[in-house]
Amino acid sequence: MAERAAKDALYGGFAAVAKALGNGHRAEIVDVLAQGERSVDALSREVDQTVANTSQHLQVLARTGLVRTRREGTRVLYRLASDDVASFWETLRGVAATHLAEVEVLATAYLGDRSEIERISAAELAERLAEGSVTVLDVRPRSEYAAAHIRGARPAPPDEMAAVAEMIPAGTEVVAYCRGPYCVYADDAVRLLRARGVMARRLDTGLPAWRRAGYPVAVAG
Amino acid sequence: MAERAAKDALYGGFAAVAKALGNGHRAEIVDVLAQGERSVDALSREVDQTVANTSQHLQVLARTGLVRTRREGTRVLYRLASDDVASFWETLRGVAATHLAEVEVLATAYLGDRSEIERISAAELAERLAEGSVTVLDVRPRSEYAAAHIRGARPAPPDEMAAVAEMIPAGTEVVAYCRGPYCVYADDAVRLLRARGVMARRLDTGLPAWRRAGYPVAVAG
DNA sequence: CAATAAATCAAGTGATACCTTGAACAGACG
DNA sequence: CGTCTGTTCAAGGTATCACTTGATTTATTG
Repeated sequence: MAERAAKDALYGGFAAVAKALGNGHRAEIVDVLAQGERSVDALSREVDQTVANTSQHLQVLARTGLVRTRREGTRVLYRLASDDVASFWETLRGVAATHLAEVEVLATAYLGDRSEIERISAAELAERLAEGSVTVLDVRPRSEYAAAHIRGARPAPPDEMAAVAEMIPAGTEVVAYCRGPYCVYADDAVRLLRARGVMARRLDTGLPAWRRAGYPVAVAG
Repeated sequence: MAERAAKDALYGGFAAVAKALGNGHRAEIVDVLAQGERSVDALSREVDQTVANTSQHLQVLARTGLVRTRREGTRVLYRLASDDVASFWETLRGVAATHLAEVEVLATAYLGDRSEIERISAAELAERLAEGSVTVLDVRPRSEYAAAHIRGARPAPPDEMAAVAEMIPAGTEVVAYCRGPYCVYADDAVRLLRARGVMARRLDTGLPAWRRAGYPVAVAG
């Protein structure tokens, strides 16, 4: 029946989008692009892939409409097509975390034991920030801090983290955040601060989710 | 670096979930299971696949934790592992619809021109229902109506639709709903009723989304 | 107009996915 | 205990995917 063929084609279309995220490297690319646009070359270094391979993965994503490009001089900048794509990626990550037991094992292998790292939700952090009762540290690279950060957060990139930690008085309440829930640096920061007796937690999401949820964001300085 | 291998493995884990939905037949299976649990055999007939193939697809879904099974006598009943999976599937479908131009073409090929079919959101329908100012028709098979339906809706399965349409006085406001946004029957019902001068619209989602959103559902009678 | 830098393309190879077929297994029931 | 029904398993062929390598295109710069 022709109707069956049309139905198969339609579901095949839906599946095409899933297939686009059905590769670890492409998933990582989307995760990076959720932070902001990147050139092919910058991306390829960030995901440890050859430029050619990265380019091909980006074209797969482009073909399914998940990313868009713009040219700037000699380089091509890729970005996510919309916030929906970032949400979708985070939904996928969440489903994987809650349904695929393997993910927890892999996360522990990558990030170490996280059982002692306390978390705080975006909603709670927003409240605390409004009260002024918390110090927020952005542990991403400076360039990303400059592009956008949680309003009121101070920069604490990995290589400066130790120095920043020195200056935090014991007794302060600190929240560290990063690109997302599986970013190492926020965990590291919490461990470092805890070891110094500071009451530190990590935001349970990352900047992209914070921004999309409509919480206050600042740029540059 | 070992860290890179661990990171790749973690992202590979996330991607595995996407890969599970990265096949048209599996996507359709998930869509059907969002309606309720099914035996392998029933599913295979519903998606027009051999039993062996359906079984294999189900095992792929089970391996990624998206579906669970329970045994009942000689048959094995599969169901979605949680409502999260249904939400995830709907998110995927939404992203595909808004980002992959091809999907609109395929949807039109399958469902026909939908530009004249008016839609109503779940929120608005809930309000109208509370006022009692609308007649709601469930155009799914009777067995699904029996399992769960929008509270106040009356059954109008495809083969009885014509008869039901006869009994609807012109001037009534009608809303038809179905399994989801890409279900033919709701569209057909709206076309039929409109042709008879009835003010008919379709719910823009389906019963699973309605239920998950917390709107009132009734069972059986 | 070279020369350079960034990205894409094209071709080839090894691995994985999908579907088919036929056999094997597990409960239910006479 | 056989028989039936529903499900899973195993093996095979074909197609698609992922990655590599080296050539090619596009825009910038001396």
